Amino acid sequence: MSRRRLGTDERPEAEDTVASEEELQETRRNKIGALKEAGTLGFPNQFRPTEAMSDARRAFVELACGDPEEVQVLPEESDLGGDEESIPLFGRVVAKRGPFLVIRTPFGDAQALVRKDKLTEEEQAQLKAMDLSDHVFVTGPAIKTRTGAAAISARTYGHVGKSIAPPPAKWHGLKDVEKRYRERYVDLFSNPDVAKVFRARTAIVSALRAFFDRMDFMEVETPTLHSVRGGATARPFNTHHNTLDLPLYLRVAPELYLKRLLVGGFDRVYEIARCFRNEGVSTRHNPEFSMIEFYMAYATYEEIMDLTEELLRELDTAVRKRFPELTEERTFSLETAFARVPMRQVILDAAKDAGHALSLADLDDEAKARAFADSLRPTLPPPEQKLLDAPTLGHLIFALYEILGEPRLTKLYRTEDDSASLPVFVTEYPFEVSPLARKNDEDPRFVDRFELFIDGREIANAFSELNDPDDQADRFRAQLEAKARGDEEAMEFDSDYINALMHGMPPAAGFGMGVDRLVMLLTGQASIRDVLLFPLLRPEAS
RNA sequence: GGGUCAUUAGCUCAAUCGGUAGAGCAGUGGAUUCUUAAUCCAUUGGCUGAAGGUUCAAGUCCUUCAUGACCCA
Repeated sequence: MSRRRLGTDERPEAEDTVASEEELQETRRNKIGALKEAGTLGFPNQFRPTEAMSDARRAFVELACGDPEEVQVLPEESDLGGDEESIPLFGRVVAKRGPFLVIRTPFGDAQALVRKDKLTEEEQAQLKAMDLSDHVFVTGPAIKTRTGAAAISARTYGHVGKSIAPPPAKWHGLKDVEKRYRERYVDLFSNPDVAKVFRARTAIVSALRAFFDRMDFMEVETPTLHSVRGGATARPFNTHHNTLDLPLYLRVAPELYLKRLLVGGFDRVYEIARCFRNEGVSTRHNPEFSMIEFYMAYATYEEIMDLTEELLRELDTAVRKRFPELTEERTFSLETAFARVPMRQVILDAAKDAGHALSLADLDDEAKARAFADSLRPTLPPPEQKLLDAPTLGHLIFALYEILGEPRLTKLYRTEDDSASLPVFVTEYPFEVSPLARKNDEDPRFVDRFELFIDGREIANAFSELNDPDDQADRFRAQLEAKARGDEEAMEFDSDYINALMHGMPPAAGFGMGVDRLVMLLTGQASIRDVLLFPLLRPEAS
């Protein structure tokens, strides 16, 4: 496939031109031959760092990336006595500057000084066949350079793995947003700040597990293939089991299975559950996402609020400790007590803020509440007007909350010095919009439920669980009616779940939180695609 | 669903009023070898996202499509 020079009067044809990208790859491929002459394969598998070597590498890289003062104790090349410890450095070559190779490791970048006079002929030949982005391995004493940086002065050099594709520009990295998502592997090794967010995500999930494990919760795994839709109001993905000839849904929530386990006698369970919802994609939605749900017997939603505050502070501490730079520039605070506000109070506070005269008595009187909604209607865009066509007073209160209250949460509830917004537990949800929550004993119009909003975004949803099978059956029937009216998000009647409740579920409270949105919040990322390693993208047109 | 913007070399970006597609990096050949985006000399690399249209002439104007980003609902 060599490139043919064309005569000036010859018109170029498609097959005569070779893509420049292929040329660059061919050049790199050809170096595998040179490597073979220098005694190694293009993709060898001899390199086996011991645990001690890996530890020494990490220690050196952390020194090199750390306090410059500490580097100064290293000897200069000219002061070496020859009996210094030999330190291994291996990873991907991301830059070559004079006789220095910059090698990227999971702990940061560090440089190796590769001078030909210190290497064997074979090693020099391997070095000559090196391209940027190859994996290499050097050993030698740690030194400080004339400019005071740490480096390994290579006494050995070895090729570890070839990169056929050329890397993105070393200074700019990979910028093209679409390509970053499609080729995340390139994004991760060429943009260290991106990799950092995913390390923070793992730290957050580890801290989540540690919290619940410490509190004696049992981590379980429940089915993702469901034959009955339930646990959340959302459109599911449909799939099919061949040999059983069975239509199945990908789960929209693990809730109903986890509560079956409460009936089974596991008092405290949690699951970090991948869920699937057949909805649009946006900066806050990906069709598959992770939720943590936990269920706790003999607890109420009020205790879960205390637990939630404790949990969030603990997760935040985990991020701050290792990735403090990700937590700067926040507009919310987790430091002080979160606000706890009943939904109708949020509506009243928001109405006052918007200059409307509205009292609690008005909200509790269906005719007056509807009159208020109608007065609001002309000022609203069509989708919100539609929300106000509520079949019950409960639906109407929820609509008013969504329209008036939710957008104002960060404005209404703030720290004492007004420097940051407070997280808000919104409580007292109408039972009509809460098909799985327990009704309040004093006021059965409402359920014992909260949703937590931080920085104006919905983060968690929790309630005291409904364990009366007859009440639950009524709620399922209401969902069937909604489905019959054309609600594509409605749940189905789960008769096995009713059967489970008939065997007696202990009183309990349950909690669900979106892990991806939590990670966005704690690491300061604006798009869910920046906390998902491989967000869903439309396939590229071929 | 609606609007705005973007798509030019492997990567990052230019290209005036519609008039010969350019630079840096990467690559190749050479020099140099304690560099910090290494430097110096030379040099390769383009169907300007796709398809139509207007025009003597289109990266540039028009239409449609694809993909993405942002905003709105």
